Amino acid sequence: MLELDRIFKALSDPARMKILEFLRAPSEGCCTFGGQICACDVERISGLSQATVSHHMKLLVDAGLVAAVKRGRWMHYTLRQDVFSQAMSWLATFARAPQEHAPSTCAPIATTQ
Amino acid sequence: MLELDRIFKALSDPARMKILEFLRAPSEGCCTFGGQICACDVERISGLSQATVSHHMKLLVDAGLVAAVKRGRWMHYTLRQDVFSQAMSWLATFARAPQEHAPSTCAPIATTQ
DNA sequence: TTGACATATCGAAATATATCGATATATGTA
DNA sequence: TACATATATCGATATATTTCGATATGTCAA
Repeated sequence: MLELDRIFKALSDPARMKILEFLRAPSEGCCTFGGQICACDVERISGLSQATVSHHMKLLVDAGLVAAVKRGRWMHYTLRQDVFSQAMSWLATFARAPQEHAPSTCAPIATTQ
Repeated sequence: MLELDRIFKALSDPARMKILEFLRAPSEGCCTFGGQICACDVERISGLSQATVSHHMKLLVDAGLVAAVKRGRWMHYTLRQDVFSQAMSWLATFARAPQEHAPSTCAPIATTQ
């Protein structure tokens, strides 16, 4: 089981969100390999330097959101759907109707309200 | 429509995740008001200073994840389920089966593979 | 083996974040 | 009004993050 911490951390940057959206729906003419996206394309669409892209991809892979395969000189990335599902499951517990509570007990010690 | 950016940013801190989980399922003896949680309880369960809790709650409210109501001297918080659902919807587009791609076109300009 | 190229790592700078103590603000109570 | 209390804001510090240029590493091709 992965740490949700790291998953949400990885999701919390605009550049990485953009990268993920690109991996989900790469544009035409990309250097793909069976649906897997090359790092060079991520670099191109993000407008970030090669070093920065490498850094972001590492965070995404470490968080488990992206799988990386090296083919010769090229890295190819794919989304890990199951990990997105894990994050969704956690969020789902907040989206559901909350359990009921006692009407009120709001009376701090030694104070009346 | 809220910014997902800020939502995931707000979710990306362990202290805030703990606070959200507390708001979802407050322990017994809390200073609740109709299911709404008092800031003083958040302070107590998080072990953080009052100033720090105030800061975190502001981020959660700004992100839209939490609604705040002031009752006299007390702030009461509740989860905003719809906003959690929004975050889930975005994640759902990654959890679904990805569209198919052409088998491969991985051949960078002026290079063979 | 040598050179070209894709990616990773390093070091540094700028910015953001988490945290707290101190203080300000607002509100209820005596 | 004056005081106590709940929360917000300020200022400061420590740590983390984002970003890049420079350099290292690994791999293919000539």
